[in-house]
Amino acid sequence: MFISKRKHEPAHYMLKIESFSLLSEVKTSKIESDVFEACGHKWRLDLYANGNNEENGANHIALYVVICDSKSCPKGWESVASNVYETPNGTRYWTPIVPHGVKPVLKARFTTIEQAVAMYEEYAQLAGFGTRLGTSKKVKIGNEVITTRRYVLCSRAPVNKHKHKETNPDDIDSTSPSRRSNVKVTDCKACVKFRRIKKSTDYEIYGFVEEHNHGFTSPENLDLSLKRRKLDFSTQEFIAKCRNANLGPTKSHKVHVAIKGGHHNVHGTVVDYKNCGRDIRDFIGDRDAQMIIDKFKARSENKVNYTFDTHIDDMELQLIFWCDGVSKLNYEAFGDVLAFDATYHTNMFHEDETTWGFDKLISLESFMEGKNGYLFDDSCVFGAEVFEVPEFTQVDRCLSLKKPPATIHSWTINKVSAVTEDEVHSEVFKVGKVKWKLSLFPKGLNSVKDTHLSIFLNIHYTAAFPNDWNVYAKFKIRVKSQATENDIEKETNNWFSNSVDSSGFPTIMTLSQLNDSENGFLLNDNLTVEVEILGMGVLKYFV
DNA sequence: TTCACGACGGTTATTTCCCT
DNA sequence: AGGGAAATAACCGTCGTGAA
Repeated sequence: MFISKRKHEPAHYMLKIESFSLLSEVKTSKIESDVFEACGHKWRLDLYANGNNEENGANHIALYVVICDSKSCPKGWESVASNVYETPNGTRYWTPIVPHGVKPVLKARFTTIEQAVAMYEEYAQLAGFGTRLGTSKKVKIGNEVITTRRYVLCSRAPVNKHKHKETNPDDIDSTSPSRRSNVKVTDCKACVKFRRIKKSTDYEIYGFVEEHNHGFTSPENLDLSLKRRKLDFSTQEFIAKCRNANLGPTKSHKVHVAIKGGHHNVHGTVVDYKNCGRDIRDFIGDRDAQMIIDKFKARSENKVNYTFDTHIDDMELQLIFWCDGVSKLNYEAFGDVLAFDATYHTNMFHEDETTWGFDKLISLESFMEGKNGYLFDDSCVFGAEVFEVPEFTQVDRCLSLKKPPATIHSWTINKVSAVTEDEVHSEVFKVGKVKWKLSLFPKGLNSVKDTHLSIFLNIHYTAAFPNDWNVYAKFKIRVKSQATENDIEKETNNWFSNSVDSSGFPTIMTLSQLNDSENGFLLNDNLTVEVEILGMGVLKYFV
C-alpha cells in the first residue's frame, strides 16, 4: 500500500492503495492517512476497507474526511505546544507524536496477545515512554491457559504497595539511602487494553488512553530507556570474553564503547555490565566446575587406565589431577611427570593459564603432599614438565548466563487417542533465558513406529541466538503414571545447537506399556509428561 | 608508599508480574 | 485496586593491582 501526497498546490491529497484485496485479510478496521493541510486546516482521510460496522456500513467501503486541527485536543482543552495540552483546571497532558500507522487504534485486531503487546511497546519506544504489563485475565480451557484480557501501562503508572523511600520518611531506622531510579512514578493513566474477541482467537484494542501526564524521553536519550538497555546476547558474550581476559565489567564497557564508537552505540550502562558480569560469575561459580568433573568422570569411565581425582575445600574445587594410561606408561619408563593441572581456583580456563606459573607449581606440590600415596608419590620429580592439555580446554569456553532455576515443566495431552498427528508439540517454556519445548510421537518415531512412544526435548530457536552458540542441558523426561508411583523416567544430557536442536528418547517406553491400563499412564485418555532441566550451560566453541 | 581505579561478592530497594 | 512474590537494578564495603 502506498500513501502518496502531492507536493504542490493545490492541496489535493491522494490515498493510493495497492493490493486492495489484501486489505480484507488485514484485520485493521480503519486506515488513517497522513494529515494534510488545505485551506488553513489539517485533514485526514479515514478508510474503512472492510466497512464501518459501527455505522451499519458492513460490506461497504467507508471513506471519511476528518478535520484534525482539534482532533487530539478534547473539548475545553487548550493547546500549549504541538502535543501538549492543558485542561481547564490547569493540568497538562502530553500526547506522543509518532509516525503514521504506529498509534494504537480502537478495535485494531491482533492474532496473538504477544503481537498486541509488541505493538504497544513499539509505539512506546517511538513515543519515548516505557511500558509494563498490567492486569491480565486468564481462563483455563482444558490444559491450555488463554489470556482474555490484558492491560499494558505506561511505566510511570502508579505502583501499588511499596512506598518509595523518599516518599516514606517513616523508614528512619533504615540506613541505606534511597535508590536512584530511572522510572519516576507520576500516576500516569496512559494505557492500552486488549481483550479476546468472542468466538474468535483474535484480540482487539478496547481501551486506549493516549494522554500522559509527563513529557517524553527525547529521541537522543531513548537508548537509555530500560528496554533498550537490555544487553543482547553478543554483548553478554563480549563481557564474558573480557572476563576471560581478566578484564572486568567496567573496563569491558569502556572497551566496548571505544570499539563501537560511542556510548550511544552500546546498549547498557556500566551498571548493567557489572550486573551482567556478576550473573556470569554466579553461574560459573558452582556450575562449570561440575561440568568439568562430569567430563572427567565420563572420560575415566571410558578410557583405559585413566586416573582422575579432585581436591575440594569448602565446597570449592581447588585442584584437579588427571593422568591417562599413556602418561603412566611414560612415567614408568622415564620417571617424568607428564601431565597435571594443579589449579582450578579461578573456576575458569584461560588461554594464559595453559602455561603454568610458579605459583601453580606450589599448588601442585601441596596437592601432592596432601595426597601422599597417590599415583605419584613425594618422590616424583618436577623437573620435566610436558603438558597434556585436555582437548576441552583447547576448544571450549565454559561461560553462561543464568543459573537455571530448578524447574519441572509439566505437559498434559488430552484425548491422546484422538491425536492424529505423528508429532505433537508442547507450548514453549523458558528456563533461564533459553526457550524449550517438548515433542512427542504418540505412535513412535520412524524406526520404532507402532512399537514405542518417543519423546524429545527441543530447543526453541530464536534469532537472538547466534549460530555458533550451543546450549548444554542435562535433563530428565518423565512419563507420569496417574494411578501408580511407577513413573517412567530417563535422564540424559545433550549439547543443543542449530544443527542439533533436539534430544531425547525414541524408545522411552513401549506402546503396550503405555496402553496397559494397569500402569495408569493413560487415565481418562490424558497423558502427562514432565521434563526437569537439571543443569544448563552455554558454551562457545573456541578455535 | 600512596592513590585511584575497578573487581568482587553481597545486599536490598524498586519494579514487574500475576492473582484475587 | 490491592496484595504477594519474583525479578531486577542500583548500590556498598573491601580488597587487589598498577601507576605515580
